[in-house]
Amino acid sequence: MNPLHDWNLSATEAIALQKELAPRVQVTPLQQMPRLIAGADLSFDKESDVVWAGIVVLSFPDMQIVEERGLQTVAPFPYVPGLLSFRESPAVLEVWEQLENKPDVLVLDGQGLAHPRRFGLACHLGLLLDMPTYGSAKTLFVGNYDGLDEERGSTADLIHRGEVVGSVVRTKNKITPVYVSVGNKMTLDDAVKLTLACDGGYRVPEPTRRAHLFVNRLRLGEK
DNA sequence: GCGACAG
DNA sequence: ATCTTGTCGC
Repeated sequence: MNPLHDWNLSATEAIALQKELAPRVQVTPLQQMPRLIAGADLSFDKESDVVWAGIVVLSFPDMQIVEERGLQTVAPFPYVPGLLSFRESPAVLEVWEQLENKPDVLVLDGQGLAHPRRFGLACHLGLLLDMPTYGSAKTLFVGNYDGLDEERGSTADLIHRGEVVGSVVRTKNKITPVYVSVGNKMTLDDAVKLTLACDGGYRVPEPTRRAHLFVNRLRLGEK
């Protein structure tokens, strides 16, 4: 009913909006451990802007599926590095509205503060939904790190332009780490702890892993 | 100017 | 992201 902004923007306007909204991100301690945590993701059509968006809500820390909701829609923005949220957020918000069990924390497949303008997908959705969010990306976008041990649970600060923008987290022994950063309303420590707590035995944390499987299932079945 | 570049 | 089977290794 009261959107923070509309979505029909040019790339230039989108960048200006990120700079304008970035200061509103809240890096404050998570008030309570979540009872429900959700993962959101999108699956794309090979040759069009048709996308399948989905959110999977899980109980915490049990990691049992409580609800799966998804839909097919059209992405209003192309993929441009640094502007991913303008392509994915609208679809995620559509699904969010249909959710019967609103989670306490939302996990996104992408960056939060580990972004060139400190405003990745997790920050954008965290502000729009005004709730705790964080991003767990599969590949590095900005920043550098060193000294990450091989054992599950090991972490290393992700540093970009002199700032700690995230944490590189080893979720499985000797397996490529994931890049975790705050989206909104939590600290980096909270994000790292949640990432390790959402363990399903895979590299990717359970919420986004389930969401990924779900939307892929939707696309392959409905197409 | 050149190279890099979440999903 | 998507296109795609088997295969090496724990």
